[in-house]
Amino acid sequence: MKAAATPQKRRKILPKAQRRQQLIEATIACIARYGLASTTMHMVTQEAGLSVGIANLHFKTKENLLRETLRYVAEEYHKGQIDIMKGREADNLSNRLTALLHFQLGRGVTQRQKMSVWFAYYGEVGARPVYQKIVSAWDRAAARELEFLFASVIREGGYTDIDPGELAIGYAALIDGLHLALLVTPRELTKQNAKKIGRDFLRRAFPNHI
Amino acid sequence: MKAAATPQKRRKILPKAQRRQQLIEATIACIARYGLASTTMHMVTQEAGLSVGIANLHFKTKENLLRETLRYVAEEYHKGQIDIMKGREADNLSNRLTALLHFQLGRGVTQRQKMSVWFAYYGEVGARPVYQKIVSAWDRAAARELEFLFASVIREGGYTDIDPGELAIGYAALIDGLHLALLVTPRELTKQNAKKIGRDFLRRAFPNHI
DNA sequence: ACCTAGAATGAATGATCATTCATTCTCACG
DNA sequence: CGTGAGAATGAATGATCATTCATTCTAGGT
Repeated sequence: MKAAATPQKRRKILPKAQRRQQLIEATIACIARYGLASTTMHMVTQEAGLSVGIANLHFKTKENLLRETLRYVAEEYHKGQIDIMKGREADNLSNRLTALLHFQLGRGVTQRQKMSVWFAYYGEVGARPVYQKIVSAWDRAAARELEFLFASVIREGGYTDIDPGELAIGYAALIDGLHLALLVTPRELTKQNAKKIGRDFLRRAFPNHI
Repeated sequence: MKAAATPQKRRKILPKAQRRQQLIEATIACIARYGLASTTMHMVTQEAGLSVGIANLHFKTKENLLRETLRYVAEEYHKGQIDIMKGREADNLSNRLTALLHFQLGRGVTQRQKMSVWFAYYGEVGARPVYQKIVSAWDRAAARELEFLFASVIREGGYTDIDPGELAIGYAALIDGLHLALLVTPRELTKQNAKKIGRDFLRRAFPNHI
């Protein structure tokens, strides 16, 4: 007689890369839901619908899994930005600025889940040099690209008295701060409003472009 | 024969309020050094030079201690800001804006230790509604005060086309973002530079005041 | 000087969790 | 089909940690 209750899930074998990806995504979901501190290997593997041992098979340790997850999230966000900034789709600089803003404050990035994970890692950066290295490497790359974009805008608009590097740091800080506000005080700030605030920042710096 | 090695620390009895304070400060130090995730009760009580049991005596649970510590840090930061904003020392609005900026990016607040703790809690906000409530209550109070200050500046300067509420959210986000940058990529940003960037933001909004 | 309320201690307890590895199961290939 | 390389499992292990509480110590009151 067969057991009626449980449909007897069949074991599936998949290539390494696919399992790693699956585990990283489960980790993201767990960190968003339970926080970095209380996410356990059991939760992650269960979220992925797999057994506990699998995590150790593909990532040696938990620390490793967390590191790779941060790498994944950081890459996703910063690569998206960089692609837009050097993208050839919008040769018009104004459009490129607008596209960047919409990406940074748009649906994909401002999902509660993504922002939770992002800040969960930021919170540990003070104590874990490894996380700092991963994040700051990507940050630097994005900052360089943004500075270059701003320099082009300044040249085209003939703006004086603006240092592109400083403005880039300011703009990046503003966007990070808006993400934080969307996460911590969503009641006080809609995504619409956040976009308007970002746009106003750009308008005050580049009045001829925005 | 007395033990020669250990100087036999004498047990000291102090009023409750003082011990609570001492434990909260030890918690801050531990979070900054080891992160929120790996701070243990043992570390905290050792940092305070006391025994493990003491934490349970003054705060029922670890969760409680962490909550009270967040309350303490949030109050320290936001009260400092609010005092300056409604302060009567600088009746001149320009000076008040400058004083605010110097507090927000000055020695006291931008200590690595303070910023680490701050963001450690932000990182858990997505998963712990309690933290969100504590932080957002203070955030709202500070935001109201900042909006009021900006409204005064706008009236005095006769600036048009500026919504004080939106500008306040933008400025607060910029400051948060600069703190994050100081924590994560200190190599790329000095405190001097951060202040200049904050000042530039205010100057573009209020050119007659800054 | 003595006494006692209650502050402080820290060994013991039990719960949680990362990691291990003997075993089971899959499927690509012959 | 049959088989073995290696992917997947999950019970067992040992480490870590929050919490407890019987005991010790302190200091203010008498």
